[in-house]
Amino acid sequence: MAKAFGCNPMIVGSNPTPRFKPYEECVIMTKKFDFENSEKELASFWSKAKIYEFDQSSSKQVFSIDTPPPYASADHLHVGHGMHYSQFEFVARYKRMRGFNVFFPMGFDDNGLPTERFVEKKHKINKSKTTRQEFIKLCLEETEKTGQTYKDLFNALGFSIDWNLLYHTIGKTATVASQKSFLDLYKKGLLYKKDAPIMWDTVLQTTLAQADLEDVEMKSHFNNIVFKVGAKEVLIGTTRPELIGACVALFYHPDDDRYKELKGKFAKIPLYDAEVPILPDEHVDPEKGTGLVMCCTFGDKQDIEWWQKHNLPLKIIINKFGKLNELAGPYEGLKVRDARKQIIQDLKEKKLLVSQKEIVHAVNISERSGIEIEFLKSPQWYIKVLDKKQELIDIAGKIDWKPKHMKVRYDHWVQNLQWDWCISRQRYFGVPFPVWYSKKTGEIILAEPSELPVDPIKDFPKNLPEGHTKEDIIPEKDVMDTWMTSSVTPQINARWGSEDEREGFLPMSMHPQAHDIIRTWAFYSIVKSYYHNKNIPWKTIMISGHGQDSNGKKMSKSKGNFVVAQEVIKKYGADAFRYWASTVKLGDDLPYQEKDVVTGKKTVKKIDNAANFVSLNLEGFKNEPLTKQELSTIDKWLLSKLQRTIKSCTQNFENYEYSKSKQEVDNFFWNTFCDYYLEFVKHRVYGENLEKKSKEAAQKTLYKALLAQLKLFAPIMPFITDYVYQRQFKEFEKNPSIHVSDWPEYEASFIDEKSELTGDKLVQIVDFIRKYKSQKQLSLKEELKKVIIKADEKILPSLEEIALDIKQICKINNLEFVQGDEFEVIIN
RNA sequence: GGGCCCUUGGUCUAGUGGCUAUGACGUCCGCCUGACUUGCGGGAGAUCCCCGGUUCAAGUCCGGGAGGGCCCACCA
Repeated sequence: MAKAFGCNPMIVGSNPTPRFKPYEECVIMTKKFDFENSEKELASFWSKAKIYEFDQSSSKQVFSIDTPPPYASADHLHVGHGMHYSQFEFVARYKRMRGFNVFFPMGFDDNGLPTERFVEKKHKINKSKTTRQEFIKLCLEETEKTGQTYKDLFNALGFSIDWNLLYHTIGKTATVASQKSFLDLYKKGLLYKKDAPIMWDTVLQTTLAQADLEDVEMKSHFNNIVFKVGAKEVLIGTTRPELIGACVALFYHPDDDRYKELKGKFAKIPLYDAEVPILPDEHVDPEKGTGLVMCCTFGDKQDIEWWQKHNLPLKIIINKFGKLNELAGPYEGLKVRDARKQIIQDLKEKKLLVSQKEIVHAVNISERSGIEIEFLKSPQWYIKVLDKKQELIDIAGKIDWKPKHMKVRYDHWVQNLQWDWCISRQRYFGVPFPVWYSKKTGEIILAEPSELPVDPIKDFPKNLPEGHTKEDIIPEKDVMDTWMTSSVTPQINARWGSEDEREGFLPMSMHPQAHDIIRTWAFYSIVKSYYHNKNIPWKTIMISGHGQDSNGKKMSKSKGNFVVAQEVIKKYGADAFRYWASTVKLGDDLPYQEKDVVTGKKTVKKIDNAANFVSLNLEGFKNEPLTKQELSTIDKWLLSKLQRTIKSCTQNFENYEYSKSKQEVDNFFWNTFCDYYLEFVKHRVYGENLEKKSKEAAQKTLYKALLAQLKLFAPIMPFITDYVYQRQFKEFEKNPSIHVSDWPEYEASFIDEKSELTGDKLVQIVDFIRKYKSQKQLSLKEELKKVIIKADEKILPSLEEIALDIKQICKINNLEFVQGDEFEVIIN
């Protein structure tokens, strides 16, 4: 393994610009760890000493993290955000201690709809009531503030981010990457513009992609309405009677005997003076409604399919504000819902509404505005994905999904895609398209890669087409979907295509994200890397769950179950918060339990106290190599068990199972080290009745074991561990911080099964005596006159060897051993 | 309708087929043991969701069922 701190200029002494300042500069003032002050002191030290800076010149292997750039659109962050980010921060710290040159950037996703929506709500405006310039200005101001909110939280949590690597998705680098991505895909024929049906958000006034939708159960009515076919009446069932004016055909199932005779006939639309053809199609469900359905352009996705398949005329009667237009005749100007009421009313009066049934059905709404989407038609930009489904599923199989089962969600999403990815948005605050159009010919004029970034509204193309002046071109005013940028974060981090591109950076090592955005961030990034680089974007994808309230419900401000992360940190400290975040398996949702944060705080205190005990008893300690010969059986017992803990923690962390690693070291620390070993060695370190060598062996064991445990705890609880390290270990270990020291190495030579057995027997004896005293309601320091230990010939000699320890530990005046088959402790 | 995950003392949770099922919180009893009362010691508390199968052996594997959560589809 590479040494984590191999380039330490303090040791090497040849580097003219030391990366780390001498360790003396971290002055720990308080004698006891007090998180309110100590955490700040340490964070400030880490920052000054550049502990977490990515080392450009290092030859160590790089571990690069494609940090999820959070939306800069929240005033407060809840504990779930803190949990998710903490979980991969554990991994960053672990990898750093394993000797990797960790590349841990941060990005702020400030462009796009989430920010625009946030600004609109906060300032009670909407994009149509302000100018493009003013709106963008407001967005920039707000993202500045929210960026600071995030930075404060991440710093408060002790994240080992290298802030030099910060990027903004509205910034120049990200803009260049997004525009370059556009040009590359266009040239490769994977990106096109098409005038086609679109999903429209009537509130946000923009097109949306399939991934921007959610569905909700809504109450509605199924209306059976009379259509006339000649003199005959037929019934069609619909939930959207307001679209009657947009009806272009009626459909029935080809096998449906009720309607077969209608083939080739025409039906007269009620309320309107129009006739539409009656056609058979297999996609009609005869069981549903009346088995006869009207096709409107457009009520839903099925209508779009029928419209294309049967070459039907187009009759759009809804405008982009969600109101009916002139084609709706008397209903022009009414909003969809009002029009529905009015039409129902009119149908009733004319006895054309036969029945009405209340139903609950799923409706697509816009994720950002919560409004039901409408299907309109307009020219938009798309990235091809529908014809590449299988390839996109296959390439994703080359990524190591942690946990594995999350890949299934990805596969399902891709399999079920029904639209190419629509990337144009009729909004202001986003990356502009590097595109102009010719007024004369309508041709598309693209920017050259060398002139990026461009804003076609302000800039002009370098090379105008022949016979064109500046007056002959018009800019593309749409902006890109925010995911156009978020999907190229690996390329942004790698400075893809620039002169100082980071070599060998793609694919990146690891990509953390929560499971709700598999269909967006994971999917779109995989699309981009596959199309641009013929590769996967990252080797590993680490998928966290969500933080929930204590009842397992999603946190939301309106429900009032929102726990603000900063408040928890203020009350219990960052380490305690991180402890809570580490209690859940990767990928699982975690209900917020204050008691777990309290347990974390107790653990911090316990570490501080145990370290204090060790420190008080290290008088005269020299950090000399530890040899097995000088150790007592009890020391060997501890160190052997420590090795098992190290092995297990390491394996778990390698597998991204930070929760299991934490649990292992936590158990060892409380139940082996504190509960037993510290009690076992007291009589030795207090220095009475024993020779010096025994004390030294105990000191060395304490030192080694505590340091190893601190290191195992370090990724989870960076503050208390480095606090102890700075005070007690730095002078011997010389690394500027525990966080750039080596992860403990598993040393098989310390495995000692015989000592483990003997030590375990000692634990049994101690337990027995503790129980005896507890039942007699005696203090533990009460002296016992006589104790007889009965054991078989295998274990007896080794117990006799530690007779003095047993006497001292258990406060026994007269200890005797007797050979017998059954192990027994007899107290007289 | 399809898929994924989950179901272990009052609550949360660990548990690669193998002796009396882990830990935390809570609860009860006790202890100011020379690091720690945000502590220490001890106790009580579990038909490991149900049924069937594989196995010498099942909380663990297989099949079926029940309940919960999430994702997707359905949207006339």
